[in-house]
Amino acid sequence: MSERVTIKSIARDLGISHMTVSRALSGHPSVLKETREAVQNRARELGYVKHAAANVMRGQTTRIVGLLLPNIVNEFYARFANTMALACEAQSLQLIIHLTGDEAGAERQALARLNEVQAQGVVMVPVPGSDGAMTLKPRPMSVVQLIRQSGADAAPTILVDDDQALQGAVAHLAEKGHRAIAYIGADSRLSSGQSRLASFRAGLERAGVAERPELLFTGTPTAEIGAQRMRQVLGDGAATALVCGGVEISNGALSAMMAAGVSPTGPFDLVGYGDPSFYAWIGGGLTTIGVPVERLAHKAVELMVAASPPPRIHRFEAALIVRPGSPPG
Amino acid sequence: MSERVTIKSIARDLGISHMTVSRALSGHPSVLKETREAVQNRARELGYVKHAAANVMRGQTTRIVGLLLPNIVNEFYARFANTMALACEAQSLQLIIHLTGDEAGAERQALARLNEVQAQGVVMVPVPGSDGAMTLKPRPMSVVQLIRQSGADAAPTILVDDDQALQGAVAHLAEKGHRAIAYIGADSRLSSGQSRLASFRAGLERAGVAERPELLFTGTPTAEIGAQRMRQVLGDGAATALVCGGVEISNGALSAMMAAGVSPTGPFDLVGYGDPSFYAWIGGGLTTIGVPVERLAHKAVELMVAASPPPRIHRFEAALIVRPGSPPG
DNA sequence: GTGAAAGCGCTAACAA
DNA sequence: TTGTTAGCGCTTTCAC
Repeated sequence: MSERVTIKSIARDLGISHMTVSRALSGHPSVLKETREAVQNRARELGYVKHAAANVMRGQTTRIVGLLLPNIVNEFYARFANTMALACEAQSLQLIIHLTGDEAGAERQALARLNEVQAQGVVMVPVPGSDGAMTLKPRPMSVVQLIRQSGADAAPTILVDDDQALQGAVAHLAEKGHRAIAYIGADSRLSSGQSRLASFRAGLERAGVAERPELLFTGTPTAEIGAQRMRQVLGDGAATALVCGGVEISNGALSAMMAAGVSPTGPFDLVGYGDPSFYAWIGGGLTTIGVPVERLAHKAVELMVAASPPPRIHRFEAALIVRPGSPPG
Repeated sequence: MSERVTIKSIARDLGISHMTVSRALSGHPSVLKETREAVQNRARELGYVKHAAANVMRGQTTRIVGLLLPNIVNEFYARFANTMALACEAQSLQLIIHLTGDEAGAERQALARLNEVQAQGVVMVPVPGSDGAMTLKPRPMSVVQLIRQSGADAAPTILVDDDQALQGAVAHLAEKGHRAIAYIGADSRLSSGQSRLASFRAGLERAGVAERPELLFTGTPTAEIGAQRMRQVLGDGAATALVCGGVEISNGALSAMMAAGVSPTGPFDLVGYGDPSFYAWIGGGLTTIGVPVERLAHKAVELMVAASPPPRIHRFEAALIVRPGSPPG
């Protein structure tokens, strides 16, 4: 265990002032070329690494940003994180990922920790029912909200505009002859829960399909809820098709169908939400609502690094992806 | 934009010494209860957040750890990251994720950045052909290598013991009558590339199936290579089954099959590597080599936070997961 | 071209 | 119980 290598230790080693070392290492012009080279060589030999904390203390901004997600297993979030990580890498930002599990306490703590390390900004999927970043009294961090809009918060927000896609999903199912179409989505604590349900109903009306209140399910947007409601729907057999209103719910519903041995593209038609790669491979291709994840991620980074982004809402349009499904047989 | 709230500003505000504030906030016993409460209240009102960098400067260790992955879209890595993030959260560690894209430059830079922020440790999937953490001359970080063993590095390493599973995969295919079994895996730059190929060949020999050198493919362990080789295999039609030797290759090979409209569970049998949830749903269930991701992740965190873990190799056994596939018909 | 001093926020050690 | 001092690693400012 050798001592930590600092500019002072290098200076001592070379018998010069630590300031000369500092200047030499940061490429300051007024340093004798030979001095500079001597310093740089010695630094390399000794394995000097700049102490980021020291710079932070001097008021310099960190190159750290945060990302708060419910989880990172769902391919939607995984792809978002992947794109964002690459975008950060490109800007030499370091990305700290906190998983909230959609739990308010975890969210609060994650924000606190990011504040402590003086993170430059944070992109977050707000936990349902939380006040979001409002809990950050002194907000040195710039906050970008993703997917969901939380409370009265005045942070820029990136939303998915899925109204047309959801209505299209209903129209698509109606065209295929379905008249008993179920829906599983987030409940009204989430702005997206409200709007998606509204879009679904609008779709029913536009398609001339009667609304069946007993086939409308809302709850917390988790895979478990998705699976549970789907089992219910399959169990009582009243519905012949189903539309999902969220990426977690979609995966949950799908897994419940597969577990029950029911094809999601068979006579019972499922329309998923989000477009993980494997949806294309399930039973001849699952029809789903595609979300432009990569574009969301780039916009998120762009907003986060912006000096002081106005608290605007940025919408990205989702699109219905119709797939053939099982060949009729 | 108000001034930054520090213990000194609170002290000024209350007309006391900043040390008293420090003690009050950190729960030091010898502070008058009323003083402490006054300080804590004021701190809360003002929105004080501790400055992590200041503590780091004083030699305190950061609560930051790093994770280096090729990507985070592959469900294997995503699940690893998810589990590790939760484990870190539980130990109030912050997790910085760097994606290397299996590129040496990115790896080097990521390690450098983690060093700069004084990360406590790092879990990394070494880039093929790199010297791994050897480039870290002064290693204040504890390093844990994952999945692959890199160079002559003396860091603890977590490996998957897939010998039996791979041999089992070949035996399984042989039992189904296959005599022309192809293999796609990583090349010999990777220790795992070598050992998996060896296991595959041992499996052939044990099953009494002749080895066909022209059906053995190795390359960089990416989805692209997997897809490309798979197209080749399907194109020339010499093989009737294929075993994958890596999670990326497996996904790539699968996507190429699906794109070609060939069922991976049909007459041509694919054995995958890794067990993302959807493998169970593809064509009646894809037979694959299951890896205990969650256990790997927990071990990784355990080793990383350990004082000075011996550079041991920790092996976790993979298991062949046989699935029915399409019903014969 | 080089050096000395000061200060970022915090706490250990000593002083009162 | 409370206060003062010093120093962690670094760069900006001013002197030489």
